[in-house]
Amino acid sequence: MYKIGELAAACKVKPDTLRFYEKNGLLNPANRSDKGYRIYSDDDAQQLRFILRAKAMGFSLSDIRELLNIEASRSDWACADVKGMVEAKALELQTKIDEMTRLRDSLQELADACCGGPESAIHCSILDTLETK
Amino acid sequence: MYKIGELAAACKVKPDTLRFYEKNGLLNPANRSDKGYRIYSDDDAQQLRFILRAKAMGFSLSDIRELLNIEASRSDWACADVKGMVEAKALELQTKIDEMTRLRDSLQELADACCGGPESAIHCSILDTLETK
DNA sequence: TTTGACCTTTGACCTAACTCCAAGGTTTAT
DNA sequence: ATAAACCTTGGAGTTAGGTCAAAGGTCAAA
Repeated sequence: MYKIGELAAACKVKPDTLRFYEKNGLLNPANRSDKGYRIYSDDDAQQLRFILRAKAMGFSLSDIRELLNIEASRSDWACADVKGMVEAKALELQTKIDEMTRLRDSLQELADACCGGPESAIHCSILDTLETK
Repeated sequence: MYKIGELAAACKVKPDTLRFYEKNGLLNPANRSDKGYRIYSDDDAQQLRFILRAKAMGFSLSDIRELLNIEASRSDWACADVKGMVEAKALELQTKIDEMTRLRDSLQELADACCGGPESAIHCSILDTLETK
């Protein structure tokens, strides 16, 4: 059984973050002390680690809420459901990666065309391109 | 000379966006009509296109403010300054790309390890991994 | 017993880049 | 002449994921 500060420290997050997760339905403490302090169980700690791991994998908090629902009643779901979520997220990431790769290539092209010398930028090809492409 | 709605339509943005750019020091209309309407010149239109092009290349509005400063007095800057900015931005993008690529690979690994079948998720390897990695 | 570290709640604030709304004035088309 | 379509300002709201502050209650050690 942990108080909020203890669990937070153990998982290297701030107490406020745990309160935020609670408010958003991701992690409810097992009970409260008679004075109203949040008391977290080992299960809660495990759930928090689940949340943090999923977050580190790139899931949003609302994705994680969904994963926790599945976790909570695994037998109601098929492997295909879970795999589908993960693949959808991987695809989503890939789409963003492609987009950023295109941007990076454009920028690199811009940079490569520039002399990059110490002379004044009056004839800078980069600025010219941005001005009138 | 354009009124705000005309310039906005010509560049496929909303009037509010132009007001927002003005408030943030990116684009000041050349003057105001006697009744207070913003009046944009051709130079303003060109500057807006510069802003939109830079944005499409992945520059933030505060990057763009800097680029506009350079544009406004090109002779005070060296090509190397401009090239440096572009390369820094390309590197920044690359860093994000690398990070997202790692995430995507982790997700793909997770998905690949899952049977993905229609049977219940009670023994789902994805959930197991998130629970206890 | 008193000080300091903890806990509570409510609610504001942060970044980025808009987007929308309300209340009112102006211009344009019919 | 009047209605539609435009313009003005100020200020609030959006998304995501926290982060902080204020005002107060609680707990542990010296």
